[in-house]
Amino acid sequence: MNQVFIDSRNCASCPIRHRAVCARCEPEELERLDTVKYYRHYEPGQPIVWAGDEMDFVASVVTGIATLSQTLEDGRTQMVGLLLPSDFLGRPGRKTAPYDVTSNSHLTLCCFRRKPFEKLLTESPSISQRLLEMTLDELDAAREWMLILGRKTAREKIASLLAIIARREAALHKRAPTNGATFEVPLTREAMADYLGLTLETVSRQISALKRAEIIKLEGKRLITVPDFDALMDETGDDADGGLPV
Amino acid sequence: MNQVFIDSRNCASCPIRHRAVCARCEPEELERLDTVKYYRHYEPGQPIVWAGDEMDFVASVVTGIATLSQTLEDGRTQMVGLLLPSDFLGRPGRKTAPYDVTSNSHLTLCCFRRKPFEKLLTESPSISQRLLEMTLDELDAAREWMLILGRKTAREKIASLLAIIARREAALHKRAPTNGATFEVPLTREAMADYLGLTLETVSRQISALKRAEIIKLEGKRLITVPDFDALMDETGDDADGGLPV
DNA sequence: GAGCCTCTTTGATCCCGATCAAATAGGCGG
DNA sequence: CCGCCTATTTGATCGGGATCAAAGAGGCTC
Repeated sequence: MNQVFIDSRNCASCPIRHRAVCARCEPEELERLDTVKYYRHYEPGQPIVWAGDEMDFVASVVTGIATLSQTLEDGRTQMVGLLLPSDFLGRPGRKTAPYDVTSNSHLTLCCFRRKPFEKLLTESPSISQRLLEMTLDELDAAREWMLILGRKTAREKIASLLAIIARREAALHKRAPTNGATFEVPLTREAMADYLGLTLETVSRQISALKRAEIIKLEGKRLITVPDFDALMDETGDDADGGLPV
Repeated sequence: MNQVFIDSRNCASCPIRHRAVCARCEPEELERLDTVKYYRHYEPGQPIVWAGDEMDFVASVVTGIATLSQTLEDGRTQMVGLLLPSDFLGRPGRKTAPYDVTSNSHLTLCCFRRKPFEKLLTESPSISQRLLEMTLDELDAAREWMLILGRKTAREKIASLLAIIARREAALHKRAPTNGATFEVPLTREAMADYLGLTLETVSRQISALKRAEIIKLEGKRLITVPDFDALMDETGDDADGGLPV
């Protein structure tokens, strides 16, 4: 459960300091941000906002995982965003949330009151430029996700998701994915299904199939070991060249 | 084919002036942009860049339609972006294109040399703020698209695509979609299939089905009339509330 | 206007993933 | 340690969209 204790007064010790929206702020800008910021904690499964709700803050994910999802008339749901530590939540200039936002773990948000944050955005290039960069990255991720949703088979979808998680896990420790590395899948089977546009039964079956094929190893439900990362990549269906360098 | 003649020297007469990345520029900024810009024309079906190619420009779509698409190892392709007039092509700060970009019509781009454009971006808040806003809009569109790809039936996908096109068509003329309005689908059946993660046969069958149900009327292959817009919306599967206000 | 493209429609069949159903495995409070 | 609750796995069957196949329908060149 690796609980992290955070000193909300001290940005220098913040675990996402070098990747979040404030990554390029000068000490003086951090001080201004400090006056409009506050921390919030959420339990696993707890709703953060519902689609249509007014949202009076934007935020950075400090620790834990949150998801954005949309629902059709009859209840079918699709996850449309996966927010990991350092990711940004909310849209400056918009009052109401267009998606349901849910905490998927013990979650800590560093919230900024929306109005003053918007004002800061117009005055601080280091924030607005970082936000643009992060938004462009998210757009790239969304497009990779569209390829997964639109054209990949169930097996390829699972392999792709595991590869994405392994990559981000590795990026957090600033290195490339290594063979034999073990990581935790931070999602239930149902959340994986909502991510991939599958049912949870199909997710379970395909994970079992990849285990049988010895592409992955399982310890418990959540811990996954990838003995040969290239073998996993072969299962994603992706073209070896032309892809995102990530 | 409504050919439009554009005076590339005169931004004031530009048809996308009020929506493009330059929408909030002052005359002085337009002059600076003018020194790094040039027009390019493409034929229907002509490639603009291939994934992995170096791209020495970014651009605004002035007239016509371009698509971004990704391809898997075995040739399956998924469209991941649909660029209509005023949309922005390319990413400041990135040299190589991550997607195949193709012209889907007679297309005119207003290109900016990448390096000087990036410099302008750091100096002109009216450009960088507009670009942030446009990127956030594209991210919203990508997420709506993810819901379509992941959870909708073939019939709902077609209805959603037609609704999106009708909405954008109406937005171009600054009004809401009206009953009985006729518009042109600017895509072949194959391009629609690549957009929606379907085969072209399924696209054709579902269009025929919507025609049979009198949700739409067809004139030729491309001209579509929607007698009752609400009836079309009912076919999209979307929840009536909580949606994007567009 | 004949012939040849390409785009589109329609038909027949197949298969992957959804659906329905039930068993298994942990985790946790008492 | 037991029972309950939730998450997951596994099995049987069904159906929507893919695939394979062939027939229209424009639009173009010659």
